[in-house]
Amino acid sequence: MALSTTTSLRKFEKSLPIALLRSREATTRLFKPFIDSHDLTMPQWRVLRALAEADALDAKTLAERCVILPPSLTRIFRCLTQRGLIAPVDCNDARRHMVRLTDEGRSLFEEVVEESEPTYQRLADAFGPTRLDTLLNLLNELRDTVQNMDAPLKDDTEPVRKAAASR
Amino acid sequence: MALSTTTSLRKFEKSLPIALLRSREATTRLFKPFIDSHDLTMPQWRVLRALAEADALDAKTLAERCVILPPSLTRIFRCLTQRGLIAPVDCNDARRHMVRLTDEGRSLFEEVVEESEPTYQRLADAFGPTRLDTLLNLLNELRDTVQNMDAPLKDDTEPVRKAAASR
DNA sequence: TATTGTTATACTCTATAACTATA
DNA sequence: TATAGTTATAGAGTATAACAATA
Repeated sequence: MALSTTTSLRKFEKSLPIALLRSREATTRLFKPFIDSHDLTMPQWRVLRALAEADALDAKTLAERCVILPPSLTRIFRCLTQRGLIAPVDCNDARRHMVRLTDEGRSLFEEVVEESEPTYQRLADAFGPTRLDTLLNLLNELRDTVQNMDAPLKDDTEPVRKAAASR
Repeated sequence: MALSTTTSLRKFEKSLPIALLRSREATTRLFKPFIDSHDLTMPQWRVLRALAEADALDAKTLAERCVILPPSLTRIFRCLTQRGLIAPVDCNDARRHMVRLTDEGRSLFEEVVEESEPTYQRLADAFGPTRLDTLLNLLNELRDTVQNMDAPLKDDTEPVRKAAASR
């Protein structure tokens, strides 16, 4: 099955963090104009996107899903709230800062999605919808794998394979 | 063939830019300690890594390969040169700023690679070496696909598939 | 006492435009 | 005139620690 295992990569291209960075840079460049034209930053857009498929989320969850540190998220909350795109939600636990999309926020989200959909389709057509799906699954599974690797390093139940991990 | 096409993803996980970002964040977190412990930033490390497999490179090439904007690269050159890790190289075209690794730069590079190798092996073992290879190829091919998509948008020879790309 | 989030702070990267030098 | 790179500058993200409020 000719699934992308034939290409020979230069050493530089075999670095996973760099390959992820470069692919992201290229992909982001495709979609960033749609975000920019609505005066949103990419982190702000990730927050809107995460909220669009959940009724309400707290800061901790958003920070994890959107890869945004708490201090940045505080600023983003302030900005998006001022613009009327998100609104606070009452919560049992008063420590938690939960927010949801306002109607205005949701319609802005849907506007951006609609505008960028043709470009996403062009990308899917050019790359191959099946391969795109495979890539998305691999990316999410890679993240799971790495996150499951983290835990054993913290205590001393680490398997210790070929050599001890340094630090 | 059970190659990652069975998992069902949430909507949020189907965003390519976000999936790339989250995977990179997780992966980077694994390797960043090795970079940090030698007082390097990730962009600086990418420059060293790119130079390690080429005799000498100019700023433009490095900027593209390492995803670093020219102004940042100027600063990085200054810093790495002061530390004796890179050195300027004479060049026919006096506009070009070419640099190469010094011996000290190369030995630092090899030290970092050696220290992080066990972690990379653990990751490869956990994720599966074949799938890792597939992922790397897909990432590089995605970048190619996107870069080839850019060009047709600039003139009016664009195929115009389902709908006109907005902007 | 642990958790959640904010504030404060310093640093780096991002991004653009304007400028210099070279081809 | 076009290209390569630097400088200047504003803004945003990154990262840590210290703090406040709540559980």
